[in-house]
Amino acid sequence: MTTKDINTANRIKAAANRLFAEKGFGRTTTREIATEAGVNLALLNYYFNSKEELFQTIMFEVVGGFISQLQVLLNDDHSFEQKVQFVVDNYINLLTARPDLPVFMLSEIRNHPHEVVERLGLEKLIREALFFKELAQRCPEGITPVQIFMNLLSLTIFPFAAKPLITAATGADGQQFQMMMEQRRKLIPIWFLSMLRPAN
Amino acid sequence: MTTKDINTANRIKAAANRLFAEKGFGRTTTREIATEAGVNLALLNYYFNSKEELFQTIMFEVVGGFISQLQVLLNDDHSFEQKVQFVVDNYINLLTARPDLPVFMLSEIRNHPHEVVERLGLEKLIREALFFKELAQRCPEGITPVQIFMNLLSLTIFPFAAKPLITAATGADGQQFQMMMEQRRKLIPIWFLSMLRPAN
DNA sequence: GTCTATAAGATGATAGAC
DNA sequence: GTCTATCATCTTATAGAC
Repeated sequence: MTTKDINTANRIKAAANRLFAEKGFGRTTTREIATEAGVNLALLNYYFNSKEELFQTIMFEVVGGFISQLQVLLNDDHSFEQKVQFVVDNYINLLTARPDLPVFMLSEIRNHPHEVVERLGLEKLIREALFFKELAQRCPEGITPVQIFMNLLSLTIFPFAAKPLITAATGADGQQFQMMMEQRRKLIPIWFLSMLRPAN
Repeated sequence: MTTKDINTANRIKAAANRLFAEKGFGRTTTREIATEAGVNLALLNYYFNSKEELFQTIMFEVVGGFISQLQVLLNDDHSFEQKVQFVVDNYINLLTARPDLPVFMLSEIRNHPHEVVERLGLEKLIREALFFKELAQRCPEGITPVQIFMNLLSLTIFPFAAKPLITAATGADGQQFQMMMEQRRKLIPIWFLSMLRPAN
């Protein structure tokens, strides 16, 4: 594969990534992607065989990146408290740059239930990650680590997903919204750790 | 009023509601809606003038119902603690019946930023609801009621939005997922109230 | 590898009969 | 109000020149 191949294929992927995220699969046309990538429509089918296959490729990279990032953070060689802060910081950074990502991912996973979720190793991550072993030791009786971990992701991710509703409801502009999210960097770990038993 | 008496416009709306929620706007065709409603394609444009207008009608009803339900709950004449429990119960009931709703709403609000959010009176709700006055008195110093209320919705709604990821990651089936959500009915109010100052 | 041209079919919307 | 038939356009995908 020559450099030219890679560049063209990557330009198509970059354009598709942007457009799928902005408008979803259904409303993005292959023509748009080709135009945005500065190439001809036929090339899109030359590199990827169909719109669907192009989507699968993009989606796997996006979700896979999301997960493997988590994988690294949750096996990090720091204290439990630091890992919590890393996860929160990492996702607030990511979602500040791409606030559309959670809705896009969740919505497209819903619409493409096959192929996307299965091959991610998500189950293995939860079963084996160091973070979950530590979390299990800190869970109050009768509460599973999964319940608690759901809370961490909920508190971190949901406000970005609901950004249009939140700004509409509060009258906040984009900058004020971002200030709220910055404040949450410090608050979420506090709230989260207060759900656990104290360390020993 | 019998099932037979339901007029055509409502059958179309019901079909559209189901299909838009299942597949989103972009992947739902007017032909499908007409077929599902048991009417002809032309009728859809007779009652509503376009696919877009039909969507706006549906979306306004769905989101409006969501909000006005909240409106009632947040002005209820019970204790603060009871209102918290009502909100959690109400949304867990709703999302158990329609787990697709949060992703659908958030995703379509993103794709149709106009017309949907503005005319809902969401801002007024937050400004005036009894619940928020009580919440403001209980907020720790330096934390706004909006931040705390976001947490309540995050903890309640996000797990339903992420249902496919959660089941894939944990290996849980639908029934096990539902049991987790049932457990959250009791846990979320506890977690939530622990973020506040004690009542006086 | 990249292009032009076009096939083959789906889509939203409308005209007009009844 | 409801139907059939159809239009104009857009869609994905491919054939074939260079």
